[in-house]
Amino acid sequence: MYSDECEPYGYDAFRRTCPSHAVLEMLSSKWVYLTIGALRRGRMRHGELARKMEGITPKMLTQTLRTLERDGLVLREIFPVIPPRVEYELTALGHDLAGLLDQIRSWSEMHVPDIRSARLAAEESGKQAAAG
Amino acid sequence: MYSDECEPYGYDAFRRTCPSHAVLEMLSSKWVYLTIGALRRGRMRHGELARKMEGITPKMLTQTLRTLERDGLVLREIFPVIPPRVEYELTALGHDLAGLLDQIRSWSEMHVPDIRSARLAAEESGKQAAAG
DNA sequence: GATAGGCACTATCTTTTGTATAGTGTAGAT
DNA sequence: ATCTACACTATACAAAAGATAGTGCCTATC
Repeated sequence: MYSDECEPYGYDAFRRTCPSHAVLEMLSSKWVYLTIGALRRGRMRHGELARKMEGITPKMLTQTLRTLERDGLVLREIFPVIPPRVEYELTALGHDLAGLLDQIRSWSEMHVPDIRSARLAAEESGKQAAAG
Repeated sequence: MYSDECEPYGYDAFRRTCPSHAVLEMLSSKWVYLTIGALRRGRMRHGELARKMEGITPKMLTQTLRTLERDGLVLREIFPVIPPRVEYELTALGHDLAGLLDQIRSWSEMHVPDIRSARLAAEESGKQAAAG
């Protein structure tokens, strides 16, 4: 099955025709990290998510949620009321992924000082190279 | 320390002024995943990396490597010979991250069938909605 | 000896993606 | 009567990614 797209060695994200490459591409967005990270604690509404994720535009949030819904990571439930009420939650697949993504998010938070000092060092040596 | 940028609650990637948000943004690129994934097995040259990562342009590869170098995840060693020889390898920090990133890559490869079927289902219900 | 190719890029142009800003219609609060 | 919240949608603009071609140097081929 699917042998024509990524065989004979199985799925390999390094190959651009392999579907796993597209999956990796879909996941590599900061908004995906944050959306899934936010939903990990329970179902949320569009407005709640927007307030939690500083700087996201409604367009981007909707787009991210639709992609995640399409790919089976998020479930969208619409309540036919006025004003509209829509709730989002992770699917089982989404929860499975959420653990991994949250590790990356934690890593980002934990290693800020390391990266900051590396950047400062790079800046310094850059200046020296420019001056010397 | 750094209290002005992400306090009083510590680093939080959900806040766009928090430096960890920028770190997460830097990491969320498929080329970062693949570059670090490739370097995990040992030092490599630009050309080797380019051949391994199908579809990357030399510009994008150089750019990705420079960013990773600047942020202390990759070490760049230049040999002053002709033709030029440049080798890249992960730093300790890079290796630390590589384990996490590789889990996401594996996840992408493992869950292709799940995502594929979710997409097909979404497509089907989309068609029905358009027709009905 | 002209041609092709590898090396590690750089430069330019085009396309895609993300961001900013404003607007949709309904309903309750002020 | 105006303001806000809800969950978006639409348009215009800026930033990023991708495609294509070129740089100087050397080795190997025809």
